Amino acid sequence: MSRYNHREAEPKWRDAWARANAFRAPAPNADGKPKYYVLEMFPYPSGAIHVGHGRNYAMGDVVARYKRARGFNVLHPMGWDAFGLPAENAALERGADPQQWTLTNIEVMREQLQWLGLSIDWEREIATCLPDYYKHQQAMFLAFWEKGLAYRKAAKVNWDPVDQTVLANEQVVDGKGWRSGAPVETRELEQWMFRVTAYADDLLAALNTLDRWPDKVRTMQINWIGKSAGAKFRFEIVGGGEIDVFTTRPDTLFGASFVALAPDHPLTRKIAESRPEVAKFIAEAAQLGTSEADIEMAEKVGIDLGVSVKHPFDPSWELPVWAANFVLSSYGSGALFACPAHDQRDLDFARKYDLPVKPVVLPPGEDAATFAIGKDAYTGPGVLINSRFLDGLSSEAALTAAIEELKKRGAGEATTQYRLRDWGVSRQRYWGCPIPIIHCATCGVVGVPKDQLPVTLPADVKIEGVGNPLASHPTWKHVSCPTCGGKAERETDTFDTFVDSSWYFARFTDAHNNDAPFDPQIAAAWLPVDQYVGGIEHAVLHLLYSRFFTRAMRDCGFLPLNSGEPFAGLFTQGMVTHETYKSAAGAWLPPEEVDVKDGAAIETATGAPAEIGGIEKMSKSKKNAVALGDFIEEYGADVLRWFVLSDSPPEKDVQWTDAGVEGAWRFVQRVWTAIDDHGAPAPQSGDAPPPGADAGAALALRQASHRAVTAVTEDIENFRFNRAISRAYELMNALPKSIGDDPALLWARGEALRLLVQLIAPFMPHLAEEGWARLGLPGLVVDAPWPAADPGLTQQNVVTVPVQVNGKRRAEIEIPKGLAEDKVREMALSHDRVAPFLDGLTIRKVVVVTDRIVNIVAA
RNA sequence: GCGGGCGUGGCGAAAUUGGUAGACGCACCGGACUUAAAAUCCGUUGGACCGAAAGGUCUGUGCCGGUUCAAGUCCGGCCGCCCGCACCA
Repeated sequence: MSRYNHREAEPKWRDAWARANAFRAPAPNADGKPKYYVLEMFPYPSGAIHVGHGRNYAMGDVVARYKRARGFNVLHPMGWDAFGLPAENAALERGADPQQWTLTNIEVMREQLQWLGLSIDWEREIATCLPDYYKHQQAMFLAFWEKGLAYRKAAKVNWDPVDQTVLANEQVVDGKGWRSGAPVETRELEQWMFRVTAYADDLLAALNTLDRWPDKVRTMQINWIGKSAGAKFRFEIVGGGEIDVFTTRPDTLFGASFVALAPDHPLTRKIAESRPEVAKFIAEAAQLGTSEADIEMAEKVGIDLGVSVKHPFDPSWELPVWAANFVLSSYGSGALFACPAHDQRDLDFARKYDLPVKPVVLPPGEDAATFAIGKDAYTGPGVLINSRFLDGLSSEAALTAAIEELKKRGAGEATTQYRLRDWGVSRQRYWGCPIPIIHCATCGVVGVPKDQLPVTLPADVKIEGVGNPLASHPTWKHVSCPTCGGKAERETDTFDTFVDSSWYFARFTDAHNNDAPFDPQIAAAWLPVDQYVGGIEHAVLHLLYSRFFTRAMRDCGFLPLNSGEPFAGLFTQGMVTHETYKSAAGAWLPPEEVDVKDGAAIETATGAPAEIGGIEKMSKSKKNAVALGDFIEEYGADVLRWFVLSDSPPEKDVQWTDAGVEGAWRFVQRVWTAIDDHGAPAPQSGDAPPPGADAGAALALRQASHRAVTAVTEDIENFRFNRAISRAYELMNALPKSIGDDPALLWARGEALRLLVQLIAPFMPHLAEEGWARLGLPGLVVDAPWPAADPGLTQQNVVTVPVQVNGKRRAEIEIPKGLAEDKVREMALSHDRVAPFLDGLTIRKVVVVTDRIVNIVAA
């Protein structure tokens, strides 16, 4: 008897796959095989890889290996999201060169990822920080610019004071920078923007077509895009000028009480020039935080600006104009008309400043004579009152009529407003893709000509943590204007790294194309990605930007992909979590320096007591990550892959525990021992079973094996890896302990082991190959087609049916499948365990559900 | 506040979508092997009760109610937890 040695077996089989070029994806649609593109969100090369990362890739790899066995031409690539702040931080902290630091990390991480035995086509590896990747990005940007999908404007931006750069709206979380956690400030800067809003409607509507995306993610995108239908119209200012407003409730226009402007609305600012108290108000409003708590606590305050506007339906009716801190300059036109009776926020404000509250919508069942607004605004539908020509109309009809009237008077029109805003992509950073633009005093903003791309980063920069190293570089930015030849300066901003990751999935389809981002036909043949796997944290950011990018690439002629959808199927996986530990002094302790016994922890080295903290996502900062390399050395990649996919459903977090790992380890050994003990070649697929295999224990085992095939197949198809794994345990448990000298049973066990090996192969590919070879089967399991269950063996011809009396189970009967109802009824009623419960009762009804259950209702 | 999800043994979880609740794993306990331990293998394990045992009875999926022959699953109302968005006019 031998023991399974992963240290020998795992590298051996990885070599075998490499020699066989097993994972090389040929041209799409080659060999007449349908294509299948599996992709896991590519990693940032931080340098450290821990077991938590493994789960994401293990899931994708199960799908890739399974689809491959099912006869698909599978594309499963890997690359590096290699630009970003940590490289600059490393430069700052220990003088590392960002490029060297990044490339070294990639080397280390690639090797570690390869230890996992992933079925990756490494020939397609890309790194976004290399010019042969980003030069195409620069070319695409220029095409977007030409098409009007990229533009430059002075915009108020979210400024992260710690990272010293601009953040996109999507990167501001609770008013804080998503990475630094610092409160975001507002600054006005010249910015490059991507016109995401050009596709707002399509980005929203097409979500309906993404039926293999989690509803949660679609909902988040719907909310983020935030479509509201309504009207925009103008108020004429008494004494000249206009104020534009957007409203979803034009039906309540006769309930208007005042107009409110954002503190930084142009008119507010203009008035502030002559009125210091308004200027003071603006300054105070600007100080207000934007975090959840701040908004919750902040009182609604305003100031009367001392101007009036004319009501659009009655020029003789004047409304006061206020500036109010709850009006957002970034939504609509930064101004609104307030109808306190039917909007809670307007009501609070009106009560505070004693402004009129006039109800114009009568709720059903209320009397117009007595209806009044107290502390709560009425926001529901009803019948219009106090509204002149709208009186008596339903809210719905009044809305249409009000818009008609606005149109007729030339004051406004129906419109759709989106919460979604354009994507600001300029970052004041060194380690990013340079924006290929030259600023010339004479010619203005000029694109770098295509034949001069790429614009590469200078290697000799000083990174000091203040400002943009590109801007302070002595020579890099000084160039001559490509148009007039005069003195000019390069744009020193670089792209948000989310730009890099918005098209990498397309680059993988044609990763070595030097002339274009990718061949349009090849990319369109592989795309969309059939199965994308990644974290829920990208539900809005990366996934929305990528959807924008594929549309922009399509409309600029790069990618003939009609739908514009990059990812047909999306799966958002849960994290791997682990207990955290702290020393008495409060420092985080890595798990390998802590011993836990009976719920108490001590530091291994010193024996000092340690504190057991919360269960958190594995991370460097909390030191609760289990290093991948150490783990694989001790247990092997298969144990890791098996463990992270077992027990918890893949969309949920899984907690890393040593005990759980032991369970996976034990299973590996059990499988190996069973195969090793078998000691005979296994029958191949299609071999005829020997006589006697159609009865008794041999038949039972064959049925168990084939049912396992059906079940595991279904589970993998439906992303239920934890259940697929439990099926493997069941099959393992079904193997007979001893088979005596029964040749039929020997044959059935060989078949069971062969099928077991095939079923676990997507999860534990190394062990599967080792078992395949030990069972004397030809070739590699990785090249074997997925097993098909014999329907004759998966069909049950005898079923066990429970018999209930008044809903309580009293007996079981074994019946041939599909037995006629009256026969079943007879058997149930005459069952000797059922009769006592019917004693003295009258049978009212007997419910027979074929092959399922019998329920006798008696009283 | 708005939107979405969830609540099942000591723990992670299953449950053919209305049909035997707790598959499978972990942990625990008992047993075998061993001088002993580790490893391995076998077995028990939702709770309460009856029984010497075989076995049996009752009860049980956050709480209250409803629909149904039948509810973890459907409906109504609570309670609790998690996630997303949030002064969006």
